[in-house]
Amino acid sequence: MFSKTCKYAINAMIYVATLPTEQERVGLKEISKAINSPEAFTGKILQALVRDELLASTKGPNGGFFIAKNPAEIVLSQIVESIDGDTLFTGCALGLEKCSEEHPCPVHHKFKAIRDHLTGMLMTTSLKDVAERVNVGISFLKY
Amino acid sequence: MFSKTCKYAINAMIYVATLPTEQERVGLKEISKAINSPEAFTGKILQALVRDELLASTKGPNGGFFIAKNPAEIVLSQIVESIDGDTLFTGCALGLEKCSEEHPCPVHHKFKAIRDHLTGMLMTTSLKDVAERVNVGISFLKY
DNA sequence: TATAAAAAGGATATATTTGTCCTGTAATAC
DNA sequence: GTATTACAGGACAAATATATCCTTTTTATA
Ligand code: FES
Ligand code: FES
Repeated sequence: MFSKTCKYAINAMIYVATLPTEQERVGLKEISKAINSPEAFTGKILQALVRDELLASTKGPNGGFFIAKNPAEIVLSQIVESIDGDTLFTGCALGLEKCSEEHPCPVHHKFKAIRDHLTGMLMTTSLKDVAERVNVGISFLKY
Repeated sequence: MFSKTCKYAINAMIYVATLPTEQERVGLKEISKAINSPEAFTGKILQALVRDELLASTKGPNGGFFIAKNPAEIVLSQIVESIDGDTLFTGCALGLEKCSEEHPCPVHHKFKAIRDHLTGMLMTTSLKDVAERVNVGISFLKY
């Protein structure tokens, strides 16, 4: 569904969003420990998120990462699109060059509903929503 | 969503299912041409489907592939599971080792509905259903 | 029986994804 | 301003997915 890279990205964003706003900046080491991901690889992913302005970072002592804007205004679809692109949202389930009503693959009519369901969920679920679930202890970022 | 391998597999199965029952056996070359897939690679995939008894084959002149049982009794989820395994149906969206109600990831509650939607669709859509759409000309296997 | 046709299977090649390592750069603190 | 800290970025490595090639096996048929 999502690439591993994308899963790491979502988990990392959620983790950073769970931290109290006072605590500005959290380090790569802490993030990758919290979400149980390979540190150096996670670093690359965070870089990409910073480039896409979903995350922000500062260097040097007490440096680290923080959410670029209000977590209530970042939705999961933005993270997915930033990392995996839009094939999940617009691509054909069976691999046709282009998904369209005019030249649909044999599952298009059924798949479209599912894709819209998924897309809708990702576009309406904010980082704040999911981070709160972690903060109240009903959801987890690692096993 | 599905691996390329799995997409080829589904398309190939659909193509074979579109052929009239009289026409026993269709060759690899014709299949890969019909679904626009690399021939040798498609051969490997068909082998796997034969091993899993979704397809059947005969060697020699006039040999080729044919659907192992009634296309009305083969559903898409069987093909997906045969090729990609069951991670799509049972795995965690965010990569937790195990998807569960007791230790859910932050999107579990929302993702479950979508996964069930998808699973239900794949389990209730038969090869016959989709092959007929191709045969009446409202769906296509290649661009 | 010899020949040809077609899938099966092994070995190998290529591309992509995932992951590591090391150096560079910016910021802070002393 | 020097040392230290932490992200940025480039080069490289490993793992996996995708794809090709060639030989073997089986079957049909001339
Ligand atoms: S054409 Fe295949 S999903 Fe739309
Ligand atoms: S725990 Fe992540 S989808 Fe169920």
